Amino acid sequence: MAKTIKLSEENKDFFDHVYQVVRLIPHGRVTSYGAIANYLGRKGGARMVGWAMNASHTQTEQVPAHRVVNRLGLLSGKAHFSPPDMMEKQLIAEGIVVIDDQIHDFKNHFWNPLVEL
DNA sequence: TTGCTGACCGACG
DNA sequence: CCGTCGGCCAGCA
Repeated sequence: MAKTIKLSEENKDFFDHVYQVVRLIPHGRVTSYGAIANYLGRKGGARMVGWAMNASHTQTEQVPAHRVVNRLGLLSGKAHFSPPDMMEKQLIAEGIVVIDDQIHDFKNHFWNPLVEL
C-alpha cells in the first residue's frame, strides 16, 4: 500500500544522496570520496561513493564528478571520463591547478560537507 | 546462490 | 617507502 512518500529534499537512498552532495560542491572546489561517505554515515564506504559516480552518468541531472577525487587530491577517476583529460580540463577551467593528475593545494580547494553543510 | 571486483580509506609491519 | 589486510556495499557472471 502506498504509504507516506518521504521524497523530500533529502533522499534516503545512498546513491541519490551522493549525487545531491556532489551537486552541492561549489564551483572551483573539490572533495573526496571518503568525506562524502563519512558525511552519509558510511565511514568505510568510500568505494560506494566511487561506485555511485560510475553510475552517475545514468542520472538525468548532471553530476560534477570531476570535483570528486581521492583523499590525496589525485584524479583517480579521470580514466572514467571521456575523454580522460576532460576531468583535468574541467578542474582547470574552474581555476584549480592540476599537476600530473594531482590537485595543487588540494587542502586549499577541499570542500568538506561535514563542515560546510 | 556464491564469489569477485570496484573512480577508497586507514591501520599494521 | 612498500605490501598487505579488513571494512564498507552494490552489481554482475
